Amino acid sequence: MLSVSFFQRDPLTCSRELIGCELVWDDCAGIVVETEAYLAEGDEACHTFARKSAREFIQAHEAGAAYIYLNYGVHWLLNALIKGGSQDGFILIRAVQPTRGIELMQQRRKLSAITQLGDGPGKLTQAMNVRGLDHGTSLCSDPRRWFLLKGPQGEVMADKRIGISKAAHHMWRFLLKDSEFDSRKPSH
DNA sequence: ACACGGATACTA
DNA sequence: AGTATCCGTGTC
Repeated sequence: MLSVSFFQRDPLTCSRELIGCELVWDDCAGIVVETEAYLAEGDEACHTFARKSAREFIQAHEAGAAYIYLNYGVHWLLNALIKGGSQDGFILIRAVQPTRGIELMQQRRKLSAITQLGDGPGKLTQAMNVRGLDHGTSLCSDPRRWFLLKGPQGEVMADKRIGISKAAHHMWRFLLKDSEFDSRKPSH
């Protein structure tokens, strides 16, 4: 399992290197195929820019903690806390390729198509049952929830982050090239 | 194209 | 209290 030290480095490096790792969450698991990096300082799209609670979260938690919040009042979104490297930040998990617990994911998503179980940040949390009460729990020490290093699964490419109005030009979205499980095709 | 829906942080 | 904003999804 990825240890705390993995998350104590530069957020952009962590975001890129999480691609190809397997996210294990209780009875379900999937290969991470898409992430986005958010920087705690100087990034207007990061929660720390407007939310006191996000800044306090960084203070109060160790690197590798799960930062989970409700988006648009509908979807839980899963992030990993990056802390203690050159700069702090968050990595948003945007898409996974299901590997374990697929039947459970199909039940929760009310869908059978494997490619649609985790091809979006809100979809994968629904499929894997990631909820608000898991906010703050560690992704480095909980025996049921961790990241597994699996080695390169293909070519990783960078693209602009999705769905944000501020600081939208940064190429801080990382995805597995040509994966059917990405939430969106790259823009160029 | 648009409805859905709640936490957070503002204003007063 | 009320309002603006927000890292999305499903269906119209």
